[in-house]
Amino acid sequence: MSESSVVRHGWRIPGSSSDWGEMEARVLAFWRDEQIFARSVAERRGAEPYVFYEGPPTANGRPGSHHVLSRVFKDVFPRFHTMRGRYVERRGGWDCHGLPVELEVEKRLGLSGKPDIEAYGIAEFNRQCRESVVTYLDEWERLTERIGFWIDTDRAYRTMDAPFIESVWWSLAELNDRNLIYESDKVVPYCPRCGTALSSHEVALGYKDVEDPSVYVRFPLLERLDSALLVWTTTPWTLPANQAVAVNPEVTYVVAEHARGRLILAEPLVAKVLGEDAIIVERLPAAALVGLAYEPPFADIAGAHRVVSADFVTTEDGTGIVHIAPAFGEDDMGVARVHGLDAPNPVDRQGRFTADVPLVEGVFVKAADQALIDDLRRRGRLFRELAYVHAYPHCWRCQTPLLYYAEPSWYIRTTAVRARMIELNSQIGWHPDRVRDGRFGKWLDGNVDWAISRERYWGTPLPFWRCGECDHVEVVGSFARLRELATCHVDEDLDPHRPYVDEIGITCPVCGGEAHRVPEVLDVWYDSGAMPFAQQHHPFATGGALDGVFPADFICEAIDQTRGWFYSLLAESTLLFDQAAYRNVICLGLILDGHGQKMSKSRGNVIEPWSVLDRQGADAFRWYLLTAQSPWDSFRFSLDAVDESMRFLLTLWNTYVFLVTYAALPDGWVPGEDDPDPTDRPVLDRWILSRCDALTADVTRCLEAYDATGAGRLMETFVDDLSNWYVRVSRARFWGGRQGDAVADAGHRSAFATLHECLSRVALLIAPFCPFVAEELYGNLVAAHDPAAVPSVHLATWPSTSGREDPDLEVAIEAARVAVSLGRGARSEAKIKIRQPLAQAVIACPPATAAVLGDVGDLIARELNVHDVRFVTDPGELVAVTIKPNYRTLGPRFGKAMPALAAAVAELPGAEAARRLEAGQSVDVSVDGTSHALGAEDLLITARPTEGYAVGQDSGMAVGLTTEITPSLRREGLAREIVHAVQNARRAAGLRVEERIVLHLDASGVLREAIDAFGAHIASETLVERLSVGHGAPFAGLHRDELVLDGEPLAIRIDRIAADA
RNA sequence: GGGCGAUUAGCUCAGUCGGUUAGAGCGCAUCUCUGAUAAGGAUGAGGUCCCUGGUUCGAAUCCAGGAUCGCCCA
Repeated sequence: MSESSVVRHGWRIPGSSSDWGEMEARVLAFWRDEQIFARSVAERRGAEPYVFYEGPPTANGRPGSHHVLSRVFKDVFPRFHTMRGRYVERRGGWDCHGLPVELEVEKRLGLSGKPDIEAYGIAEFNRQCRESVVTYLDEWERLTERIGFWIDTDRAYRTMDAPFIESVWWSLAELNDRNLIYESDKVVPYCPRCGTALSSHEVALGYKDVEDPSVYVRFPLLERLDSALLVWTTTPWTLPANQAVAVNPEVTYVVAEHARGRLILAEPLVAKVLGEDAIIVERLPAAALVGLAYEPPFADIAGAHRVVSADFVTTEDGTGIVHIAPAFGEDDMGVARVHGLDAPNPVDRQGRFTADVPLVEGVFVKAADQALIDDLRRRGRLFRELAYVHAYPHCWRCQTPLLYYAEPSWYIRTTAVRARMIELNSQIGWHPDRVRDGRFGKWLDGNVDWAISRERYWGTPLPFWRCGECDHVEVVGSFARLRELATCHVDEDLDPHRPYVDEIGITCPVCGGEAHRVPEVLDVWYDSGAMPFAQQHHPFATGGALDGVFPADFICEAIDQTRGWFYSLLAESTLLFDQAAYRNVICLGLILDGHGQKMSKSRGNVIEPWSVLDRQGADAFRWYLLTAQSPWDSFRFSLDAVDESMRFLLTLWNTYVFLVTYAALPDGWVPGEDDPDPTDRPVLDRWILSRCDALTADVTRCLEAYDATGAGRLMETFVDDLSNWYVRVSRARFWGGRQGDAVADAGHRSAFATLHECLSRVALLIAPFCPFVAEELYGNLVAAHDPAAVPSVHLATWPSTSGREDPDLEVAIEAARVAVSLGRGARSEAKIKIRQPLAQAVIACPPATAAVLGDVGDLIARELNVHDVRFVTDPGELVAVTIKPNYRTLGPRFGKAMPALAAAVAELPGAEAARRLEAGQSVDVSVDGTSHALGAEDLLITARPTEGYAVGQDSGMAVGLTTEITPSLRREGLAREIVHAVQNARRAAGLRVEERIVLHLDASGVLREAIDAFGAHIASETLVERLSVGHGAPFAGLHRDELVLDGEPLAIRIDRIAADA
């Protein structure tokens, strides 16, 4: 490629920043050819491990920008800790099982529902699923490589592999041994289309606002024939299964007169339900109602049909009397247990009514509402019907409304370790911090037992074999154990999936009867939470110990994993190992489009990661994601947003190109022994080296605290300082023309050495963030010149500070920058160009500031193009002074008296007071007749301009410039104009930066005087070998310019030096 | 309905413990500088710090209530 073809003094001339794609491709090839990732891990073998867990994605969909986000954060910290000397294995993983996979396959095969799948054949169906989960594996791996996410995909664990499954079986057997697994007939959210129960985190994915009928129904009492209980429900279809009604024992109920007979309901709800003018006939304690029998809304199903009491009944809405259908509600089931009620279920597995309810037999329950309501109305039982909009859960994949449905399920008794999980959680480093006690902590507080069974096909089969004789359930914890108990031969290469495991019967170890596997498979979240041990094939391949691979130092996923992976990891590790599975976790925000809308295919606002990578490159993408904002806020992501953060990379690149370009010139520079010691370098060099050390310390601290954004911002500020202050101000020292001058040569070498050290340091610091550009910088700046250096920045050791921090100097330079900025403002106001030298800058400031600025006066003079800088520290001399109170110190002291004090301070004679303060004395002010002494830190002194100078001011400092332009200054200014014109002409002539020229100038009058006075200066600035001045030389050279300066014509003629051409 | 988070310039975002005149970058305008730069500098326009009330000498910041958006839960 073009840019690598030119090498001088060991410097490879870099291409322009527009060639980044090429640069990144070259770096990728280098990593691949030299196995840099593998080496970066292998070279740390034996060091203290830093453990990272990859939360496994599923490869049955294409990777999106949000995956890039998490993968970039997953990359930065392992890279950082590798450089710090830790051993950081990074094993990839793929989540293979689960309903989403099945649904994808169902859709492709044109199947709908479980009967279809079983008719199609489970073996073939699961084979399709197995293929489906690796559909986009190639693209995932390509993207992973392209974004520089270093993870070992060759050794990636897959949750569908037999060793992984065997470890999961082991863990379930462990839990069962400790009596933490049970089967129970609990009410669960159930999807009638998918034919399976959903876990709470799945339910959470599918809430949608829907309009349901909300009905008030009269339940006539059998013993008080004039009265009826008024019952409210938003699920009329559950009424046929009614078994009881519940009242709150703490609430007072009333009997109210109504046109259609007396109604009983909770007192607090009377006005809301019956209106303000309802007539109360009688008040009753709840106890008076308990035990009363009523006529059920539908007579088809037998039941107790009595009033019971239950604490969960509220008076917030409804009537305070709650309809109980034990088969269809968790609370209802609880009531049924307490009161010994039945739980009849007249709904089949597809969500349709059975023959037990002839009126709506075969009708899907949600579609039966209206028929049931009409029937109630016909029989005079309906009191009122309203439309009710509420959030109702739907299946997150197929959008079918979920039913709460009693069915036998397998549970893990996580509530047994709830307190321990909360305790372990308190030790986890959450980023952001608030998740620990907030979202995640509250989730743990409300922990319920984990329903782990799914009546599906493509998942880890539950290793539970139930005996047909004695009902004993044997939990098989290994394949060996399975073979031992099996009643048939089990192949060595058994696929432990359905339907194969289903065909294996075992001998019941209790009674010797024949046992068969239960039909359910495992909740996929359990697979993901099992990865810390299952990826190791623990305990079969680990000898029972997880030293060095558990727990993780760091994991990272989006905030939506709070109840997903973050939970499954913690729950399983607490149950099995009594430890949290991770020490630190970053919860990322969501990726939205540029307008804050969720990205979705239907909206068409999805930004494909490849479009960013192709246009802006991996480093730009990474830098944006890492530094644009707090990572836990949602991202307003757009190509333009990436462009904005790219500015940093451009500045860094340009600074790097500058260094290499000038170092590669014939009289350039290579790093060497004769570079001046840092302590001997000019003040600006010592300043930027101090900044560089401070940066190193600060970035290290940020990354240790998992704050990539903070570290990134620090680097942005530093690179800006380096490029737009250090390099710009030091530019002259990078140029040639020292001609054996020892002092100038030292300055030259210092400038290069300093810039080189800073960029080399930045290459190291930025390596975890932008691994490509870091490699480019490191390769050309360090590896190419130092035979002892490691070949890649990613094999290097993280930098430590080198003791060059100088806070006083940093303060001084900051002050100088303020002074320069003020001076430029003053020039701008006076409309005097920077190229026009002026005699003097006058800086008015407190003596302390003047002392600080003393060392950098030359710098200020050069930047402001003045011959001299004078400090004025006596406030009376040049500037007026105003004094303001320092609210921060005085506020607590004076409190309510602050306004009076501020008024008193305003009355102080400014100059006089300032002089006293600077002499270390205090100033007295009188407030309400009391005198108070104020010290220097209590008052803020502001310098203000007086007449006669162009002055810029900021609090505490003012800069004035003498505006008189003497003939001598005029000539000097014109000389600089001429230099500028010649430089432009050189550029127009297409000369190389370092090419020397013959220059002829044709001018008269004041221009001629300027040339006569400053000819040598002009010549040295523009690399002139021979300068001639005069009229009428015929033009035969390389380039000719004519222009007018200050009313005088100037002709410029440039020729190459023959020998140089 | 409950919990959490967000709301600051046209846009993207900072804003420390409550403290002087609320900032940066991008964009815009004018000027300027420049033989590294897709740059740099100066100046300017642009603000109801979501609203209302409270605490306080002093509130973008703390408290209460409300609005809008998002997420989580029911």
